[in-house]
Amino acid sequence: MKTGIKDSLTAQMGAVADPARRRILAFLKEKGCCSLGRKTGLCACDVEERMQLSQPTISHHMQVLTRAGLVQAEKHGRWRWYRRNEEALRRLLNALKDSL
Amino acid sequence: MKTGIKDSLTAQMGAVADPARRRILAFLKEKGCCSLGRKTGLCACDVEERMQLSQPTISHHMQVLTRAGLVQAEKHGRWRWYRRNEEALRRLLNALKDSL
DNA sequence: AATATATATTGACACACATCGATGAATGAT
DNA sequence: ATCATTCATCGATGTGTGTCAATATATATT
Repeated sequence: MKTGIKDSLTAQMGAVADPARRRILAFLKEKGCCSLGRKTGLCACDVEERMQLSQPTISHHMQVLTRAGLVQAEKHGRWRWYRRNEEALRRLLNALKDSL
Repeated sequence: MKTGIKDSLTAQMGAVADPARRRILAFLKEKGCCSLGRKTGLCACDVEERMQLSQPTISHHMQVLTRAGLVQAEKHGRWRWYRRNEEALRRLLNALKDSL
């Protein structure tokens, strides 16, 4: 690529093209499994526990997903609570329906 | 990655994550623009004319799309006729709807 | 046979990316 | 204050990828 700048659709597609990140998105669907009391979402340590990947790698994937806007992050104490951005995921599917 | 082997969904997502290949898929929607008399689809030279990319690069992209099953190729004389695999594209969207 | 055209292949390059260990920063607990 | 925990950042490493120029291959035309 020439510029290194990606449009949002490409960033989201790239985020979702990785199987590890698709698994993370699936884990984030679980209810009532968050180390904080939240009904939905997980914190990074919950994700790390489910994936067989190092903590820095999880941190990296969460950053990619967050920057793509597909998950939302909230800091709570020393934990970081991640949840799916369902509306963004819906919009991505619609954009793909149009773009493909 | 460890193995270098990709499941089909990942291959298709990877194919579609690249903006150049999404443009190619869009060009393949045109009707009646193929150098061969075909109603749908294009041959590689038609694609090359529309994209601002070298011939080997086009060849590479067409191979990625073909191997992912998103386009179908047919050799005709010295041309190669590419058309969208609409069913595969539909299935990809459905798989994404389930996977996301 | 010689030539032109359409595409594939090869080799090279720069860059992006997934991954990890080590370390740092922030916060809570003792 | 000290220590443990959660996460981010840094640096390194190997692998993948988009791109091209050069070359090869296949087919049609002359």
